[in-house]
Amino acid sequence: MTSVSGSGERILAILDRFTEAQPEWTSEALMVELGYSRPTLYRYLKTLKDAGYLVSLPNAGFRLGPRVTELDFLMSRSDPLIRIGQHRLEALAAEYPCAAFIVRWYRRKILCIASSQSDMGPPSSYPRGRPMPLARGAISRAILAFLPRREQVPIIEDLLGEFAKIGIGSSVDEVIDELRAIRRNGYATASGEVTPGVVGIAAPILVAERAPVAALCMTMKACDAEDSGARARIESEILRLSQEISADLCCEMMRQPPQTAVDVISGK
Amino acid sequence: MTSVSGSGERILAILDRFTEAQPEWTSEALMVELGYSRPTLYRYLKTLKDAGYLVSLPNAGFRLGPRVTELDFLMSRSDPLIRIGQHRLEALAAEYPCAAFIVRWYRRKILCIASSQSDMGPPSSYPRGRPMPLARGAISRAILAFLPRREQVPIIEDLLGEFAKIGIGSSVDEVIDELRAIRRNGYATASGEVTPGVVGIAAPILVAERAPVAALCMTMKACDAEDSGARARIESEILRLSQEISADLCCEMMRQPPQTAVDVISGK
DNA sequence: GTCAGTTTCTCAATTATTGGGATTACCGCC
DNA sequence: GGCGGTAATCCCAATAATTGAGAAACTGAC
Repeated sequence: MTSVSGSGERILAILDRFTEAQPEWTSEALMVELGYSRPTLYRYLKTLKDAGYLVSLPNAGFRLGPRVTELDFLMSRSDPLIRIGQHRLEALAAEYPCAAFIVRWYRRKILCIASSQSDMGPPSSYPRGRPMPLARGAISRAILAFLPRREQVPIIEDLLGEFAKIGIGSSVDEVIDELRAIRRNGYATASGEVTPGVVGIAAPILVAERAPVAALCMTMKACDAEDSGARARIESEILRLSQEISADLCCEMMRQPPQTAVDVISGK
Repeated sequence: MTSVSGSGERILAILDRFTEAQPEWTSEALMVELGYSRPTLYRYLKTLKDAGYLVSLPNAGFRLGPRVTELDFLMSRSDPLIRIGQHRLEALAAEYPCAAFIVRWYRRKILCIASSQSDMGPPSSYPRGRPMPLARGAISRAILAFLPRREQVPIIEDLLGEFAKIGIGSSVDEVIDELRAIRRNGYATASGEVTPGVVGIAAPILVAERAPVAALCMTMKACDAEDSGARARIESEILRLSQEISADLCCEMMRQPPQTAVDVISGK
């Protein structure tokens, strides 16, 4: 990684300081936290403010600004996963008393990007944009199971403590065995790992039948998922839908890159 | 504006190229559009990619990435306007057959940031994050009317053509007179300017009783808004709610800046 | 295997960025 | 309306970081 654009990264690093736990920062605090000099920090903040990524509050605080909302809207409009998956989520929520999600795998995080919920389903505390815990739940394992080995191992090592707690395995090899089984099945299930009394069923969304980019997940109240026949039907439904989405996504990506204004002008 | 952080701005400028009309870019096209040299552009793109703001598609395309979704989630969580206004939107949608919005005023744009919709109301094509047209509709005028004069004038000049079309006024002075009337009333109304057959009623949300930062807006089908008694009641309801929100917002902003980790450590 | 296209690297020149200190702007308060 | 204190910006020389040309490595496609 020899090519860097230092100041760009330092500017973006400012945005990383804003979290659910601390959504507001004073410039003083950012200076200490990030170690930038005062004029530099103010220059960076001004850049972010002028672009709308931050807003400054009268009494010396900063908060995320409307530009991120605008960008997310654009993102949601152009995201093929949403275009492809949304109606399937809605179909799931219409057929079963459940909450259905599509979540993205992104920088060792799991991020809900679309969801649909039936009236009778379990309440979900994961709206679009909220990162989910990486160590718990069906989604997590559905994705980990399909990662290439060399990505798997360091992640498993990091999470081993968590995995031991929920009984997945107490050594890296045990966890890998567990994941291998999930890979054979094509989907993962979990009971009460994220929310007590709620079961999750998740299958990965794969690009080129290899790399997981996301997962399709459905959660139900445990009491609605007891019948093993019904449960098996749901599992195969999730698996089928996830494969459909994967296939559609691949089609989408195989198409020609978009015509751009420039291409058009230059007559390509 | 002597203080700049050039490369930071150039990096953020890349994100500005992604629009609803063109949500995908090739590096070639960006190079031409922005005039950066190839290695520089790739450095910038790598920075944005590594941070999750962009994702690269296999065949030479870029699209916005999940980080913007994550940021918008944070933003929505920490936004006092949403915290203060959301339940009021829902109350409106429960009481009237309508769509109710809170929109932000941001860099000469109007951005929906929260909404609620009743089953019987008019369908809305403005979800969170979508910029609304600046020249049309009640929201636009509710905000313009409360801007300080020196901000008003250049905007009106830019939009004069549009204003003339919808009969608001054909000269700057005429438009200003119109806006002054809105300012006296406290709210603006519009019929069919954005969507045929839909009326809008909007009142500004003010900070310190001066600067408009947002507006509360309600849209109804024209047929539901014909009775002038009912209409007057709704208008005063919108006005009242917008004033409540303004007041709550001021309270919110008067409070002490947040304790930060740094402050706590240093014992402030 | 070869090929076309995309992405990253190397490295020296130079430019744009940085930061200390001073200055100005701003806000709340009296 | 003036005043005090803090926050934000400006100035400018030093320097460290960014830049861009060209080349090389990588990627998939055939």
